[in-house]
Amino acid sequence: MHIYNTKTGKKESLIPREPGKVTMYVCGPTTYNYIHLGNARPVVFFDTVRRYLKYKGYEVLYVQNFTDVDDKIINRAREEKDDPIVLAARYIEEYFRDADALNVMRADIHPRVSEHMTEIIDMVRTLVEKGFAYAVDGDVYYDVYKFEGYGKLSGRTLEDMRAGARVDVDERKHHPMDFALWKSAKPGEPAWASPWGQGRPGWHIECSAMSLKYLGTNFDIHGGGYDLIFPHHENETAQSEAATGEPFVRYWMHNGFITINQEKMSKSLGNFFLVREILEKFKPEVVRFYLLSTHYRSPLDFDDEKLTAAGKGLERLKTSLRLLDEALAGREPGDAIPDAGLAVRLDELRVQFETAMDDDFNTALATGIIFDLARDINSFLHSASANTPAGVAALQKAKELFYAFNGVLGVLKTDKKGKILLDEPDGEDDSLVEKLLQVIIQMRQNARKNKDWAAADGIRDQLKELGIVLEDTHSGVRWKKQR
RNA sequence: GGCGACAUAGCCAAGCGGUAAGGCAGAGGACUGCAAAUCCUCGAUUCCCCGGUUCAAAUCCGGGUGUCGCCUCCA
Repeated sequence: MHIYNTKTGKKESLIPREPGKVTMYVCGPTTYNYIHLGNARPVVFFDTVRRYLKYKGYEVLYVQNFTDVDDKIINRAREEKDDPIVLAARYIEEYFRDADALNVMRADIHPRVSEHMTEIIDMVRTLVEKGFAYAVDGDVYYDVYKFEGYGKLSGRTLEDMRAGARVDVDERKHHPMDFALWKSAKPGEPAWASPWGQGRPGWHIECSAMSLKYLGTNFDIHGGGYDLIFPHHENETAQSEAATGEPFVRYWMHNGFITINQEKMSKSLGNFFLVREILEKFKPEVVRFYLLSTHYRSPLDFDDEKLTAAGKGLERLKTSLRLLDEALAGREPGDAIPDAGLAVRLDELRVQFETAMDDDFNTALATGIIFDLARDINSFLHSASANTPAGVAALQKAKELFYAFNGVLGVLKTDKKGKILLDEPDGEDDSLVEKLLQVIIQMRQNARKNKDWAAADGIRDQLKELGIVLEDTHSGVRWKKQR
């Protein structure tokens, strides 16, 4: 499989550090608020990367950090008169609620900055000892000139950046681009003891220290949003390679940005949407499906119409699964050989899906292939073969393929037994609802038998207003919840 | 000022040198008491514009135009 590597600007074939095992680190959120849509894209996308790698048989070690020590957290805590660490911990819990809703699997390790001070301080000390960093008044800065190749990830030179610098230069720095590894604490700020006095880590050092601790040098995939290339990932590379003398990361992956109504979403512009705000209007599965319907390196625009259109498309996929379940209900394929016509198509579709995903995780193409699968299933259901043992066996195979695709993209949630949930559980007693509906449906069937269309349509219309859709078929009446 | 990305039907979106996936919307047909769902058929003679390379370009090169992003906290 091939991955677009930001470091080289090319797609490269994935050759893990250790055969059969992929190590990956993704920059997680700074937890000073609920996560927004922009945070959700990498979370969902890299979750999909991980799922696919596992699907391909790799053992995956996935690490995603939480930045729980940071200026923004301190500011927020001050506003809310709360303790920064407590506040950050609370938003970590909230993060999991949103991530769970989006069907994101937990990382193997979720390290927090506040729990890795020893590693961070050790790394800063190493950098100072090796001459890559210098301390000034309790702060420690990384000396970018000392690191040959600074700028190689983002493709810029120190000269370019000096020319374009728009920041006020701190006189104490050797070079304007020197960045803080350690910041001295002001009174009242959370602080940890260090050789340079009480203070806290700079932003970039945490990811270096934690990724190296859990994954070692030259680990496989490091991911994050496009905006992290510079300065965050550039600085991580500089720190890590200077400290260890080894290559830091093999493949850098960066997802594109999300815009809202064609406008960049940013914290400073204040036009960002929280994940839970979107979830008030759209099902989490629709949000996840939409996030994956565009290639991860392209920008993705959110607006209600687009989400609605995606929701309709997803509904079509779910309908196909419903029809499949209906056709398979109470039937055993036995040891019949699957209908060749469908079976051959199924094999083709699996190859196409894998080819799409192998090519830099082309989830957009992959979702298109699921629509092809849905059409093939629906179409086969119309054919006479559908009722034969061979047909049932082929449909069973189709269902397995559908489940396999869904297992990779993670769009539809499953219960403990792995069965895809087609309707959102809403806390009602489903068996009672089912029984009541059967009574109502029977009454309506009687009306239909008497050609009392007014009564029959009236029942159907009223149920629709309650969010229950009735569909009359040859074999009986089908009902489903809508919205 | 420096660096970079992208421009494909009404909308969204794949495509990475071999003759335009898929979804939404729309039109017609089948099925239906009517619907719904599903199936079938139809849509870009063409991929922002202009040159060039090639037997062959949406895909490569050069030049325009436009949009967006990074260089500052941000996924």
